[in-house]
Formats: sequence, structure tokens, C-alpha cells
Amino acid sequence: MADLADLAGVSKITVSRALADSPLVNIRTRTRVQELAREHGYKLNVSARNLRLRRSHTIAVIVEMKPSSDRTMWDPYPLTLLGGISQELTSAGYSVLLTTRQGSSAAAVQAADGVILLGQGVRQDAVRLYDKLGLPMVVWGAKSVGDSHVVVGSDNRHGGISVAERFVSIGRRHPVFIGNPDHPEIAERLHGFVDELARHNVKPLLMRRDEFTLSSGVDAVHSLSRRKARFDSIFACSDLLAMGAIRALVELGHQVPSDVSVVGYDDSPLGASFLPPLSSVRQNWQEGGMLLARKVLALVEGQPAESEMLPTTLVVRAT
Amino acid sequence: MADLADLAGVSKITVSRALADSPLVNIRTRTRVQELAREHGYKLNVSARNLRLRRSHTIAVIVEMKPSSDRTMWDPYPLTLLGGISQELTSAGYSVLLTTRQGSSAAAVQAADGVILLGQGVRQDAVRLYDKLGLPMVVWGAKSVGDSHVVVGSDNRHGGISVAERFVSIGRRHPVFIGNPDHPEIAERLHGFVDELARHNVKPLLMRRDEFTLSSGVDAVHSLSRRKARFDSIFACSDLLAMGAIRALVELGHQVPSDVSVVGYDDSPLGASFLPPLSSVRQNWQEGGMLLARKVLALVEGQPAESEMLPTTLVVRAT
DNA sequence: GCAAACAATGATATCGATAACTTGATATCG
DNA sequence: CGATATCAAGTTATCGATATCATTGTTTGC
Repeated sequence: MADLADLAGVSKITVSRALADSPLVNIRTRTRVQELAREHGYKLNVSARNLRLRRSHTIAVIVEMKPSSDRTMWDPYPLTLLGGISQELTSAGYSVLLTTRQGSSAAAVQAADGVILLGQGVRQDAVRLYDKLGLPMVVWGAKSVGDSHVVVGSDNRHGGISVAERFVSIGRRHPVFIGNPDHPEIAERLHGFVDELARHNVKPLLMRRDEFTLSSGVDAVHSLSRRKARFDSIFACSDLLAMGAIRALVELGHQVPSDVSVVGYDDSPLGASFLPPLSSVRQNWQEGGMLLARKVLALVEGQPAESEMLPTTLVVRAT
Repeated sequence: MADLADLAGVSKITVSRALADSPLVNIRTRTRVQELAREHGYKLNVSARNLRLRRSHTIAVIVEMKPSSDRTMWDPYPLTLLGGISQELTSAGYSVLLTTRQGSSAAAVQAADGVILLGQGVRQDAVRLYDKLGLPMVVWGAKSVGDSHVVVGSDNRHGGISVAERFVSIGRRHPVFIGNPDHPEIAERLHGFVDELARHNVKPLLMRRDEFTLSSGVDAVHSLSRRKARFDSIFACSDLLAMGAIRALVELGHQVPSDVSVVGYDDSPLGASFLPPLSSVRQNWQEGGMLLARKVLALVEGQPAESEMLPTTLVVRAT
């Protein structure tokens, strides 16, 4: 920057101001400096700027990304959220520091101005871990009472309710829930589902399955059939589970949806083009990501931010 | 750090050295300082360190992430690569700056020590754009002659060859290729496929399809059938395309694999649990990500790095 | 017993930008 | 016409760490 200053015949500070497009600098000097900078391929040193401003203009996004067959690997979920986040942050001049929850890369995270946590972890453990950093933090997931941090998520409870309403309205009396209620989000879905059914004196069967995979869905239905359970509808906590369930039902000679109704969750493109096209609860991830980003930015700039739940809608297709 | 120095009764520089575990500092002072730092929750200022060291310990990873129905959104592809990259980088003390190719977030990228580019762009445009930054760069994709930068990818040509060999060996004479050869990687697959078939005097039919979606696969087969093309085998450039193709074939009354053999690409978990289980060309993304990371790091540290292609294997299942 | 080697620590300058304050020149007003 | 605003640019200090060179005491070797 000093070199540029010499070239332009002004002082460093004027260059700094000119490049920041500050009105403190005469418009002619300003453009002259900017052009010189472009010609000579001048690149601002971001570290120096960060040091002086005590801001890194960076938000750490922490993703649970296990190299397993768990959902995070190949559901649209994380990427779509990330897309929304990244879109909103870059347009605000921030960048995304991607961190996976494995080694303690805390050193890097603490340089960020704020934290977005995708997935609370099975028992809020992730939340507690990163809360210690003392940075503005926004979490994607379910809101539980007494949370100190801001939570953005979709209205899982309402998702569960809407499926229950649907099942009741088409006369189903023996519903099954497939999923892992250790995840706070899933627990919410289950509660909504159970509560709404209870209003109609229906009690669902809980098939606990930890994985969100297709084969896990297949397995759940086989297990139901083995123990001769009576059921006429299935609410699965992901589209993959639902697709697995349908496959198993078909194999066992059941008709979908005449014998058994099935509803999935996430409304993934894959589910929509499944045969038969899957009914599913839709949540808007893109929007969710953008909201997450806006909330952290608000916190970073010292403004208040409230937790918020995005609406969910039941998309009824052929199952 | 100055405060810590006062607390410990030493100078700043000794604290700095102690925290870096430098042998220049007496082992007792060193541990004393480290303990004080822990007690008082001291956090190193990363920006200051970066400024002084002229290193950000950050690698920019640039992903093409369009909010469309394009493959990148819900194939396992980017996330698995990212997983490998992130794993390798964090364990080397680097962090990942995630950038999507949309707004020119060049300001942030230029702070990185190196760049990993996922996807060359349809006509190498992305490569050229980021080459200008003058940073060490490694690209995931296909190697074309005269590339100045390091390319890591899987051996797409061999992938194509292995499918051709398979088709020939089971007596197929009328193969179809479905995909978009504008992507350099896809072009390689096509060339390998065509060349190997040519050695047996077989000429495949090219069904150009730009999208990598399931419905695109359905559509390709419908189109083949409409124009009454004669074919007995299909090589689709992604598992989704292959699954779409199979669905269309079944709808049209063809038997898979007795009438028509189908092979996909990527060996995704989804394909493996498809009905019938999909034959597919496997490439190891996790490994690819790690390799990308290792190569940039080598470049960043001034060591040479060569382009490298990972092996692919044809996994024959039921199609 | 004294020079040389070594170990432990410190003083200072530096990385590259920007905030806060200051200076000088010109414009505006009663 | 002098006092004050306004504008444009410059001076200096600062963000928090670390490299370089300097200093002090201690040990070793002949």
C-alpha cells in the first residue's frame, strides 16, 4: 500500500480510504488510486486488515460430517443449507470457514466473528462445546426450553401434526413412526405426531431406527412384519427411510397406498421421482440457510436476534 | 499476550515461544506459561499471527453449487470430496475457506494460502478465472494436455474402458452412452468407452443429456424408444441417470439385464440399494479429497506436485 | 583461570492496514 | 474582513503476534 501511495503521490492513508471508496477522498484522487491499484494488480492484505479491525469477516460453519452411511453424507440437507448460508454471507461481504466436527480445529474457529452450527448433536453436546468460545452462535435444529443461544429450524412439531392429521382424515387407525428420537428435531416430529393422534384416541407404534438409510427403512418394515404388528400407515423421518419402507412393503405383498399409507420427510427430489412418487413433509432449506446467516450477522453486529421456526408443509403425492 | 507475560513475570516473546513449545525456552517456564494460558482462557489472535507469518493457514475450496436440480446438489460427490479435503487439511493445521462460484468473493479467496477447485467448469472457465490469483492451485477433474496446474481426478478414461470391456465380454453389440461430454471428465469416459469398443468394431450411440438427474435418464430412454433405436446396453454417466434409464426400460417392458444391460457411474449407496442393485463404476472420493489436500499443501510449502489420477473399478451387480 | 560455547531471556523492529487526531487550504457568512 | 465551516490530505499510534539480534549468566575445555 505504501508503494501505491508513492506511485499516486499521496499518503498511505489516502490510498486506504480511496480503496474503501470513502467520501473523505476527492473523487478524482479516488478513482486515480483505484485505477493504479488495478493496473499494478494490488491485493489488499486481509490479515492486516482483520488485525486492525478486530474482525475477520468470517463465519465458522460447523457441520457434522461423518464418513459413514449416515444421512449427512448424501441427503440434500447439508449442501442446501450451506448453499443458502453461503449465498447470504458472501453477499454481505463475509466468508464461510467450513469446519467438520472431528479434530478440535478450535484454533481456526475462534478466529471467526460468529458460529453457525448445523446439527445440535445427539444430546446437545456440540452446542455446549462451541458455546464456550463465547462467539455469537446460531444453531440449526430444534428449540428446547432454556436454550441460551439462537435456534433456527423448521417447525418439526407442526410437520408431525400435519402427518397425523392426514392419517386420521383418511381413516388410518394404526400408524407407525420410524426414526431416531434422540435427535431433538426428530423428537419434535414424534411429539407433534403423537399429540395430534392422541386427540383422536390413536396411539402410534414407535419403530426406533438410528440410521436414516434406505436399508434401515427396509429393515424396520421387515421387523414389523416379523412380529406380526398391525399397521396401516407409516410416518418415516426421512425420504430414504420411507422409500426403504415402501420397498419392503411391496416385497411383502402390501399395496401402497391402499393397504398402507407412507409419508416421508424432507421432500427430496429423489422422493418426488420415486415410484410411486412419495408423499413427504417439505422444509425449505435454502431459506433456512439464509435465515441462519442473517441471524448470526445480526448478532455479530450487536443487534438482537430471536429464534425462529420455518413453516413446513405436507406434500401429498401417491403414497 | 502482554498480560500473560506480566502474570508469568517474563517477556511477551518468551510467552510466544512457550506457547509454540519452542525448545529455546526452559521446560519449566514453558509449562508454567502454558498452564497460566489455560487457566486464564488465553486465546491466540489468529489475524496477528497470520499477518506476521504471512500465512493464513487456510485453503480456499471453490465449489460449483448452483441452486438448481443439477447433480452437485444432491449427489454424494461434493460432500465426500469435501470430507476428505477437510479431514486432511485440519490434521495438518489448516482450515477450509468454502467459496461458491457466484459473487466474486475474490477478496476472501486471495487471503488463502492455496486454492482447491472442485469442478473445472464446463469449458475450463473456472480454472482460468482462479489461475489469475497466482496462488498454488489444485483442480479436481480431468487432465487435459497443456494444463499448467495440478489436476487430481479419477481415471475416467479407464472407467469408460472397463464398461466397454464388460459390454463386449457379455456379447453386447449396440451400446448407448448417456451424458454430457462438455464436462471434461465425462468426455474422458466417453473416449475410453468409444476407443475400447472400436477395437471390437462396435460403435456406440451417444445420447447427449445435460442434466444428471433421474428424470433426465427416463427421458433419454423414452427418446431412444421413440426413434426406434436398436440398443442392448446403456452406459450412463451417473447412478441417477442409470436409475432413471432402468425405470423407463421397465415401463417400456424391457427386462434388465437380460434385454438391456445398464451400468452407472459413482457407485453411490443409493444405486447399490436400488432394485435391481445397480452395476456402477466406483471412484474413491474420500481418497481423492485427501489427495487434493496433500497436493496443495505440498505446493504451498514450495515442494513440487504432480497431477495424479485415481484408479476406478467396475462393480458388477445385477444390471 | 580465561576464552569459548551454550542456555535462557529480552529489546526492538516489523508484518500491512486503519482510526483518531491534526493540518492546511478554500468557501461561506454576518 | 475576520471568524468559522467545509474539504482534502497527512501524522502518528495501534491492532497482536514473531524474527532478528543482543544480552546475561553458566558451563566447558585446555
